[in-house]
Amino acid sequence: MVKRTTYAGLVDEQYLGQEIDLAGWVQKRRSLGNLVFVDLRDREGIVQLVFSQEINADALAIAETLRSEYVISVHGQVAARSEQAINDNMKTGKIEVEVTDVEILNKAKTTPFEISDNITASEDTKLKYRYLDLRRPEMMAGIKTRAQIVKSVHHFLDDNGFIEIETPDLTKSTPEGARDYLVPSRVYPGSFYALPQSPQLFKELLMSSGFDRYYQIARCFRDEDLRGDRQPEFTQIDLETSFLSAEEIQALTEGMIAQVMHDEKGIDVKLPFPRITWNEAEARFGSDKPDLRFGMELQDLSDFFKDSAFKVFSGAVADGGQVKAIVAPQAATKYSRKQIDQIQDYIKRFGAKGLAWLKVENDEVSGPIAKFVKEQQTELINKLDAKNGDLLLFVASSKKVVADSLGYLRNFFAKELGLIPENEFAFTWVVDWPLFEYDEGDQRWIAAHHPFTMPNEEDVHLLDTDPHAAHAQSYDIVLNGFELGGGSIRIHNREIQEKMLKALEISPETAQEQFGFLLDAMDYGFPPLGGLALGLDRFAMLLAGRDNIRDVIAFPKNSKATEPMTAAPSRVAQAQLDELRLEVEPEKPEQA
RNA sequence: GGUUCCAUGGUCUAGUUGGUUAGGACGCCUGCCUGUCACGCAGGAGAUCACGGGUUCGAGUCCCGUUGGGACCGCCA
Repeated sequence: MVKRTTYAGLVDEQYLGQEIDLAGWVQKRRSLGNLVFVDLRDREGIVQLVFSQEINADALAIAETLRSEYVISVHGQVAARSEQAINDNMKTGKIEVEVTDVEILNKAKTTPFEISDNITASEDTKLKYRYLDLRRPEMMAGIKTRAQIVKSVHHFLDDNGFIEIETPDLTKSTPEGARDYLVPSRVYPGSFYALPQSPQLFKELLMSSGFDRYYQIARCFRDEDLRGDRQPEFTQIDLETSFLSAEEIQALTEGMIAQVMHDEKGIDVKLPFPRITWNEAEARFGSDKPDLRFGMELQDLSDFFKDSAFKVFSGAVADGGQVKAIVAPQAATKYSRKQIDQIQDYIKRFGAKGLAWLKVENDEVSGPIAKFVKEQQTELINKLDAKNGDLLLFVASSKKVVADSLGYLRNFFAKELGLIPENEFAFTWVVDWPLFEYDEGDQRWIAAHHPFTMPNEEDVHLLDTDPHAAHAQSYDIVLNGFELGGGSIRIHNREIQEKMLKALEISPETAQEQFGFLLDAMDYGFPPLGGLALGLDRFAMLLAGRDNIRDVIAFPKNSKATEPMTAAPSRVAQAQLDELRLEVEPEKPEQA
């Protein structure tokens, strides 16, 4: 049995003179001949071990054979380091452990990459040896941050009367929303369970049962392509309440976030968080998840340019579009024409035809479109509050294209110009969303949030006349430009729900087939309800200061949705397929 | 589904107009070293240049394809 007094990373001056036992991994051996230093690492940090002839010759002999990542246990005495030997870069740098007894618990081959925070191994290699990658302190820190968030959330929600309830992972496929992960049923060949995209319907039913306040740290599954902030399986802090208004749910959420920020970061955030409407977010920031850590807001110049000789501008306005601009401070000399052309090419993917720009120098504008604005240049500079040295960027197009393009450029230049303050957490609510949005691909209207979202009270009548103009009682919580979570007041009235489904062109038969159980529940005393789900992975990522949610998930998938370590997904035995009565088609030959 | 970039010892990478003994750093191994902490010094091992084909007298380098990976767009109620 391995004895252990404390963690290596926790040994400090209070242990001075004491004999202690430690266990962990060899981070580094530094041999000076008959004096050997070993950095011992465990989950809490690193402490320096000393081996010498004077301390113990047997231990010294073993120390000479130690290699990186060997697992060892040691017994020794905590000693103060001499003045010159103190290492201020280490938490445990004032002391060291004079080892009298060491045991090698296991040896280690040379690892594929160094267990260190400043490594450069490829993502692929690191994922293949995930268990080694997780040994690195910064990786361990991300996972710990996540655990701390969960702990605070449990604590807060329990204090506020929430009941934790699990909902099924094997459930029913629904046609709306993301692609489902399907699980074949052995008992009913040809039938499939779906893994939940979220526990949405179940938590509403729990409100029908009268649990009043539910929560769950819920795993969700969506079979869509991955991104840095998207994994096929992810975790939501999912909650639902009865009899509360949107404002009350938001206040609860703020309290929960404040608790997390206090516990994990030691930051007392200012409540309430600002609220901006969806319209305002799109207009001012070109985004439904605006990063409020910096300014550089979009400025509307449609009126200013509606009679401009520059037809690209005046034409866009005449066609019902907009001309908007952002001011990139002191960027005029930092970008060549070629670089701006590259940026222009990039925003073409949002549908922008081009990017117009001007440089402000000596209170005058210069650049390709300068001749069109010369007469109005002073007025323009004043209107945009631009300074000498600023770069003005204009996009003229439809409202959506202008918002998408300039919203992207706003983030791009803020990052490039270093305008984003570090260690700042800017939360905001985005409220008053449209109830529907148009799906260009499928050529139909879909629910902007989900089909169970309650319209604004004053918009309920629009469901009969002009449903697509209605706005919703839904709200997103945004942190530093990331959608952290979202929720809504749900429809609890069958009539309104049926109108909603009709507006979505879901037939009563389909509706009954897909979620008849929810509609039926509405007939049996369904309470007013609403809730919210918060992305745990993104929250942990942002609090841990990482830029990929993989870093706060112990065993994530790579960007191709596979897991290099276990090599999942994989083929299965024919017998397994036979049992499920499944047949896999051979790959189709390429179409000529 | 689309666009784009990448692939060279264990790791990260250099490699020119096509001719190199394929170079470096870290890591690894051996030896020396009693105050190191990015230890130092001396020596050493380690490469199917992702895979397949083509052009060429000659390919790490050029061309085509395949595979694997990264980023972005679509997608993600």
